Amino acid sequence: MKQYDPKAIEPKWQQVWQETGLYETAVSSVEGQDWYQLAMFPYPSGNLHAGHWYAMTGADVLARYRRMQGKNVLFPMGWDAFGLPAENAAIKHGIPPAEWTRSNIADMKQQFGRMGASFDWNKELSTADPDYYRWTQWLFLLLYEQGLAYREKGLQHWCPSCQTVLANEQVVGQANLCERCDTPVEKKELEQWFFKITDYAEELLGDLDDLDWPEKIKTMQRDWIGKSQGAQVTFPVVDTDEEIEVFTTRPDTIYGATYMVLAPEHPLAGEVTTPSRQEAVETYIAEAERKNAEDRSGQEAGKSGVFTGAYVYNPATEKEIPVWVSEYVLMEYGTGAIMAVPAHDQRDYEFAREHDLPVRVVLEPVTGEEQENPQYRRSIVAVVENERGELLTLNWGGQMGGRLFIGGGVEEGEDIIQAARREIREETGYQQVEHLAFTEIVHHRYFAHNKQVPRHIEATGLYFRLQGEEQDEQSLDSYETGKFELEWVSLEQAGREVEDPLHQYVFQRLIRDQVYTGEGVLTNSNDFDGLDSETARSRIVDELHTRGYARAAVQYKLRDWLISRQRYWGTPIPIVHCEACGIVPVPEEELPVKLPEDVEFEPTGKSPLLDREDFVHTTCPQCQGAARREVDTMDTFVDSSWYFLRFPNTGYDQGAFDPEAVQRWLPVDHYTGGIEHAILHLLYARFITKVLRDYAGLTFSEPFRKLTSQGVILGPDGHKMSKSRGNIINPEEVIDSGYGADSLRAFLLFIGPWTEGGPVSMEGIAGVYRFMNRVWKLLQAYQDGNWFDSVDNQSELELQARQSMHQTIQKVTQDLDDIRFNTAIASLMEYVNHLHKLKSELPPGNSPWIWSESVGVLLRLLAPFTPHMSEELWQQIGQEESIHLQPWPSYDPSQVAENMVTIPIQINGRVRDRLTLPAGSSEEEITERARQTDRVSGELANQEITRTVAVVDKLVNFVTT
RNA sequence: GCCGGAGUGGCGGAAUUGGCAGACGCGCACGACUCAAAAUCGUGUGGGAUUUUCCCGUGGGAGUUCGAGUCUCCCCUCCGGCACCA
Repeated sequence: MKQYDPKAIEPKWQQVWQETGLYETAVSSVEGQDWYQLAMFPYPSGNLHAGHWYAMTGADVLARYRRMQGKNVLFPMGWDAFGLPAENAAIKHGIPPAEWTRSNIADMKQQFGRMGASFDWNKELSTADPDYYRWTQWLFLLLYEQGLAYREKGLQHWCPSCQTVLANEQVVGQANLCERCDTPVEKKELEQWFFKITDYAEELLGDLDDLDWPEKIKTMQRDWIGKSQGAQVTFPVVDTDEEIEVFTTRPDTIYGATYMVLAPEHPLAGEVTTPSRQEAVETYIAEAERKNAEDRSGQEAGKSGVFTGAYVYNPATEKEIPVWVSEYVLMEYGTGAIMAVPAHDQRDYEFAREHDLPVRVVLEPVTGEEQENPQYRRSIVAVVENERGELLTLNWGGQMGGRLFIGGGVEEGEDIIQAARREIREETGYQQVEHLAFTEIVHHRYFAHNKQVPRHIEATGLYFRLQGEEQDEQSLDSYETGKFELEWVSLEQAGREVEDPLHQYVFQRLIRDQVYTGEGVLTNSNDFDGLDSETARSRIVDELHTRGYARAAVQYKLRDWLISRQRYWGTPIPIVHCEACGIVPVPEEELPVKLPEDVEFEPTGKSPLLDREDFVHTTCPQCQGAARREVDTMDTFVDSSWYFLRFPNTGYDQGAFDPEAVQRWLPVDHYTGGIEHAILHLLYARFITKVLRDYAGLTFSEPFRKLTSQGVILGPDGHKMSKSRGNIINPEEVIDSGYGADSLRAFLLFIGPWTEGGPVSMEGIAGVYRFMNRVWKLLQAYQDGNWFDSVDNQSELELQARQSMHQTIQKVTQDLDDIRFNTAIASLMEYVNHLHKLKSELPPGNSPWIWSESVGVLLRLLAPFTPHMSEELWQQIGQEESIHLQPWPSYDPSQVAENMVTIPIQINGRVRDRLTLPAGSSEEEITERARQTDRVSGELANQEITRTVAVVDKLVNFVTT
């Protein structure tokens, strides 16, 4: 009997597969049989680490599964080969980036071989290959011609460590760190190239709905695009010809706009400032510019600001309002100027309080449901605070509204303060209270008296402080007497337990000092008073529009994509700067603009290409005069934004892609990759696809039909694997230690759901290795063959074995469809355990058919996970054609169902016995059988059964009393 | 602060049209084999108890239900994303 020896069989089959071209993309003419399985291509670091293994093994299993299902599978692999590490290696070790990259690619390709990955290497591509980047340059020119690539000067994110600008998407976290190196990013005024991704914002947002992508990633993209609907409103600057535009999502609150704020970078900030305010404003702006993004962001930064001395005309109120400058307004969003509505925006409110600016309430909240023919009443809610900071509440108990503050109606001839004082006295006996504050009116609609009387009260919340402890007798109505307890409670308790929406609202406004930012009914808004805020939004915009002051507008958080980089190792931007003609695109037939490979460079902040005279100096394509080449290169995300279009037709030289091949294979049927690309690569690729649809004949709008993101695997300590932590798992070492690639593949997929990732401890691999040995031994025993020459082939054991086989096929198939590798492998383990048991129970000389059938199915189900061992055993049992070309086993649904089921018998929901009976027995049958069991008849002898719940094939439950 | 996701044995994790909680594996314990160990095979393994049986148990608390890991409400913790977005 042979031993399982992965060291011997794995290299053997890897070589055979390569020599026979087993994984070359099959192309049959059958309609609908093409399947494009794609895994995000890696950066060629030279080392295929555990994370790569995790990602690629899953993708490989899926590709193998689809092949066995009879699909023509395109499963290619390539290299995202441009990027900084190559340059850093060049600086450190003096190896030219091109050479370093080429040798890394060779290493990694060899490592993919050891993994047993089934890529079709005929389709290999590298983004650093001139045959590839020629078409990246073509893509740039296409965008340029269509006005989608432009050059603009402005404040850009600059990474001082990488010595280059970064796109918005590459600046992460609150601290604004560089996505690559975690260095805090700075701002620099530079002229850069952009792609106009904002032109596609609406479509990028809308098309997300129909994608079969993880909701999490779709949400991230939606948030990143950040659509807001609102209005652009023009505020003329008083005594000048200037106008300032603001964007607002709440035009319904414009009557409450009591001042305006400009971002420090706003172009008009300096201009509108009056001479007397000049110095203060300039100092403030200079100070703001000096601070980095981290200092400026966050509420902690405070609400600093400075008055410009200027006023603008509020077109709604027709009043003049002051113009301030403050850091809390961002130049990057909207117009860089806001109309401040302190009554209905928390930030504006805090700023107004800080600088003593007027607050004008224009919205009254509504709580409760609209009622028919309600009783109207003017009312109050009074919050009383004592010197310990506790709040006075009336605890009415659960049936009567729970914990409330003091409430009541306003009587004839009273003002609200008088009414509140009277209610406090009547309900609590306290007389000495000082009035501190009150809220706007709240429209509270509800039913009183056990839902009999519909009411609409217009309530005002009032805030008092207790001045003396003396308490009179309460004077309560009859229905109130004895119904509540007076209780002083902490702010926290009141916030938690006062649940009535009106009273909770009063608490938030008066105690928590939160302004009302929700919807409501307009007030103090001239003709719009009484309208609900939603209706008012459009009416006010319409009205201002007819007067030329406003228009409906949409804002996105998405910024245009900054694609130029001051680095060497990237795709050169195919542009020439001519003194006479300006910016001139390189003609398409002159592409590629080749990157010189023998360059000396240091990271100086300027492109190393600047030093290459022969690269820089050229002639202008238009006037043939002297000109200089653009020396910036493109962001590597441009390279990867279209690579999936190149795989079906690598080597095609009539264009970036062969329309026929692309038509055939795309969109990608299933794309897999890491969540870290949720907004970078995956958004850019969608954008470029739409551009190519509009201007280069693609017939689809979305590149990736289905997306699965595998989780991130961590070291055994639960931390990201890193050299410094010493928690790295090295796949090569695992293979060499004797476990082999198959064990590692199966283990990585077995530890948990592939989409979750998580910590990996190599201790568990022994269990998978044991499993493989058990498979191996089973197959050796099968080949020895002395226990399968039987005549009796209908024994109970055999029927069970067949059922188990069909169940396993079903489970593994479903799990692979649902990308649940861990449970697929678990069910294969169960099946192997079952077969071992069967082997020990069936004496030699039994059951030929069951064994040949079982092992054949087992090996084929295992093939995607453990391709080498499966192939070896397949061949050992006498098969000639590769197992990877075999059809996926199918199951017979009628064979899957259990004949007998064991169900629990419960008494009052507790399991008291079990019953085994034929599947599908009726409710009556199972109830009767259950009733007859010793346990039930004994226990229920002197009890009355009030109810019996019987569910076919599930359980019986007897309920007594 | 806002938006997502998740909390199940010593560990990784199974099980959600509500129906036997803990599949599968790791680890551990005991046994077989062995002079012995490793490997392998077998048995057991959520906690507790008065152990043929009973009680408790899926982050905590309430609720709906004959029945809740699964549904509803509140709270706690952790992870991820966004963050002065007007």
